Formats: sequence, structure tokens, C-alpha cells
Amino acid sequence: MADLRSGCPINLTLEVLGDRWSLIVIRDIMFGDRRHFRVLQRQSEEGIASNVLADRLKRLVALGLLTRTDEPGHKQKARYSLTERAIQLVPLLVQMGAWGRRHLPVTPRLAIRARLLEEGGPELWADFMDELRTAHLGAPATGKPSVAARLQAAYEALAGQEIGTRP
Amino acid sequence: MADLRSGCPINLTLEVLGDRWSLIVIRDIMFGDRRHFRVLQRQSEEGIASNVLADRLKRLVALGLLTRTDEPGHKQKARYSLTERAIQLVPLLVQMGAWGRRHLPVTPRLAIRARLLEEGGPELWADFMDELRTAHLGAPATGKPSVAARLQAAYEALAGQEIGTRP
DNA sequence: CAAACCGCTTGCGTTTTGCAAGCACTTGCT
DNA sequence: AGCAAGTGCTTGCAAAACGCAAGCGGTTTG
Repeated sequence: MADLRSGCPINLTLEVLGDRWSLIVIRDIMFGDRRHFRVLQRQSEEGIASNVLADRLKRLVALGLLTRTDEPGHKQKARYSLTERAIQLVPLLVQMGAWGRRHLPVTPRLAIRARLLEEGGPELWADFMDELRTAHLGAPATGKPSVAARLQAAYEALAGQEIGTRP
Repeated sequence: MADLRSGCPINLTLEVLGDRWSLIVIRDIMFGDRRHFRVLQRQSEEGIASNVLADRLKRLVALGLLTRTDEPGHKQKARYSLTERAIQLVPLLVQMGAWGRRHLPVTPRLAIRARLLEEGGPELWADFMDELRTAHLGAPATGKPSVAARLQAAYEALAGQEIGTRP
């Protein structure tokens, strides 16, 4: 992040996240709880190439959006976690989901989480961010019912329906 | 937009806007009221190349985010306007500005608009969107005090201060 | 002890980007 | 009338990024 084009907030955000893959990686770690390289690569809906994934992980760690730690009890397993910085991207990702859902040809199965988060409003986002803090930063649990679990349940319910409704 | 990687709302938004220049162009049209090619190119803070600008304008028109019309009374002048789709990007751009302002090395002069919009909240965004509708879609004016003017005034006030405060 | 798995690298062809120059045309000035 | 300035955009070319497939040195598992 040496040569910056300008100090405009929107531009700077674009310089950090304005490519086709960085936010995909963050999305999968955040909403899919995919914390390991192979999982991020192979369970990716979009099919990210391993060299690109490696590059993005390195870059996001360097930018302070992810941290890389060794998995305890497994010498070569690397575990990626979100930083506070990345967790604060939740409202941005929600807005991206909201806009995409309104204006682009989304599939219902993949849009359900976006819809729930959008409808939940800022309070739900804050709960979800707190949950991410316990999962990724080791913050104490709040004891509230899990937002992630609700999102996942809705997703699976729709994935089940889909067998009957789409070929 | 033929071959899509997946139907996830975030991914689709990224496929449309996930590059280093598309949102810069929209930002300049939206907040800087730059509606012509040469102005977009030469008054760009970030220095966009003319071929990239041409490509992005074409692409954004094709995607339904901009419209291109001939300027009345000037045969070769083209005027770019935001569509409703693009106007609905306001909340997303506000979130991008908010995140960038918190986490990246912004310059105060360029961050002031982001700050005002962020602090104004959804009501201010809605007013601003209505204003964009009158400016770009020919919607009737609301008669409310102009948000764009307030943003511009704040920007200029800070640009004035800056002469004394930064070399 | 072999097979599966781990994060990641390498090689290579294709696509996108960035930079500078320029083009056909219109407008404004004198 | 004539000419400079301005209009949106194109072209040529080098550099960087991307996408794909294969594979590598190590670890863990059965």
C-alpha cells in the first residue's frame, strides 16, 4: 500500500478491496466460517484459483484485515481469522448484498442471508459483529441467540426447498 | 454480463462494481456532478486513463447504471446521467466512505463529505438521493435545502483552511 | 507405511491495465 | 473565412494481473 492514488475514503477503500476476490474471501470467512486454505479454495461458490487465493490471503494479512495463526495440535494447518477492521466491514457487505439483491439476478438460495441481514437492520448487524468478535478475536460470548445460526438455518431450509422447486 | 461466477448477491455486486475504477466514475458523477468525458478524465483526483474511462462508461451504460445523452445545442458533447440503479448505490458508497475514513489514511479535505453523509444518517441519504433524482432523472424538485450544496460548502471551507494547515 | 491431506508455488498462456499519442469532428474567436 | 481550442474517444504497446493445471515438501491418518 505504498503509492496511493488519492486520500479520498471511497478511493482508498477501493484500493484495498476493489478487486474481484478480496471481499469474496472475507465473505466466506465471515458468513461461511471457512478458516482454512483448502476449504476456502474448494468450497468456494465462485471457484477461486489457488495462487490467487494465496495472494489475497497474504495481502489481506498484510493489510491487517486477517490474521494467520497455526492451528493448535496441527503443525502445518493455518487458521485465518478476521480482525476488528474486517468485522467492521459488515455494514458494507450488507449494503452490497442489499443492492445486488435488488438489481442483479441473484439465486434465492444465496440471497436469503442477505435478505435477513438487511431486514434485521443495524441492531442485528451489531449482534452479528459481536458474534464474530467472539469467534475470531476471542471476545467473551454475549449469550444472545446466535445470528450466524439463524442465517445458516434459513439458508439450509431454502436449500432443502430448492430440490423441489428448481431442477 | 454473460458468464456469472455465482448468484450470490455480494458476488454479483462485485462482478459489476468490483474493479478499481467503476465506482470512482460513479462517485465523480454523483458527488462532483461531472457529467462529461473530458471533465471526468481531467478533474479526476486519481488520474484515470482515457481508454479505461471510455471502457468503463460504455460498460456502465450497458449495465444500466448510467445513461448517455447528447447535450442539447452541442452536437458532439455527451452527457452522462445516473440511473435509479446507480442512485441506489448511495448507501453503499456511504458505507465505503465510513469504513475508509476509520481505517485508511484519508486526507481531511476529501473525507469531509463522507463524514457529513455518515453522520446525517439514512434520512440525509434519502434527501440526497431525491436530489440526484431531480438532477439526473428529471424528477420534480422537493424544495428541501440542497444536500449537495451543504456537502460542497463543507468541502470548500475545509479546502480553504487547508492552505494554512497543510503545505 | 502408504494414502490422504496441508498450505502454497511454478509455469504459462490470456486478459486487463496504464501510459502516451493522436484522430475526426465541432465550437468559439477574430 | 480561418484557425486554435475543445469534443468524445481510439490505437499501439509494454507491464501487470488473472486463470488454469500440475505439483512440491511436509504432516497426519488409517
